[in-house]
Amino acid sequence: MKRQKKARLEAAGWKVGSAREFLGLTDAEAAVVEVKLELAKALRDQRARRKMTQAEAGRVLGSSQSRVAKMEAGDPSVSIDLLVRALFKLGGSRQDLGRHLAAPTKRRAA
Amino acid sequence: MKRQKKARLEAAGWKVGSAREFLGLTDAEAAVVEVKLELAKALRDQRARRKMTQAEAGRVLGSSQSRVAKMEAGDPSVSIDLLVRALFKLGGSRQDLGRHLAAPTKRRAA
DNA sequence: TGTCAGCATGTCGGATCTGACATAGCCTAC
DNA sequence: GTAGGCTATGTCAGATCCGACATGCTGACA
Repeated sequence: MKRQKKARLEAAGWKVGSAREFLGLTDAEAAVVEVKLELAKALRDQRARRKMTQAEAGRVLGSSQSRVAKMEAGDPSVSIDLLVRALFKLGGSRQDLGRHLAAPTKRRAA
Repeated sequence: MKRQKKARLEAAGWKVGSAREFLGLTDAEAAVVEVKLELAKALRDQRARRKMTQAEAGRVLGSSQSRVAKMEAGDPSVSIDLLVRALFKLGGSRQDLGRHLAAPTKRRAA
């Protein structure tokens, strides 16, 4: 649970799907990274839908602008837990969650 | 983030859907609790599918029997993060996740 | 009834996460 | 070019979570 840190950082830059082989991630670890990135994106989308700045979102979430930025970046210091809670607080639904998580790994074009 | 603790404990006993009004949970908080319980159930199912004991699962997960028990109970001391990681390590897929999370709140009979 | 396997609950030290602050980068408008 | 709004990155003290151990509970089998 340490390697994963850098992993996500790096992973965020590329196809996302290739992170596994590139770094020494197990399938399970890679899946977690992917889930995190999906949630990060979902959160950014939700904030955009509400037309808020990160600072405003931070206020709503009882947090700060910088943490919101990290959430949306899928930063290592952000847990899936936090992402899920934030998504709900910004008005996301269970269905939103399911939809995002079940989404295909590759999402560059679409 | 303190009230939620008991909340889940109590919530686990009933319809699950009624936890919100019963305790003073916001929609967002209730949603998190529900997600957690769904994941807990998913984890238990996955372990059953593999026909493992909690102790064995603990070994596979790099954890202990007691923590696995808490995971499956949706204990307050267990994060969504841990549940997701555990589910993947036991062989769950992104689709499994999505399916479980998007599932209806009420699931007594089915 | 005693024992045993499996599951649940309480607690604690150490590890990780979180909010906050400081600060830096990036645009756009002036 | 510079001021200002928005986002990104680094750091840290305090809060929370995690694995482990101890212990309790239950049902099955003899």
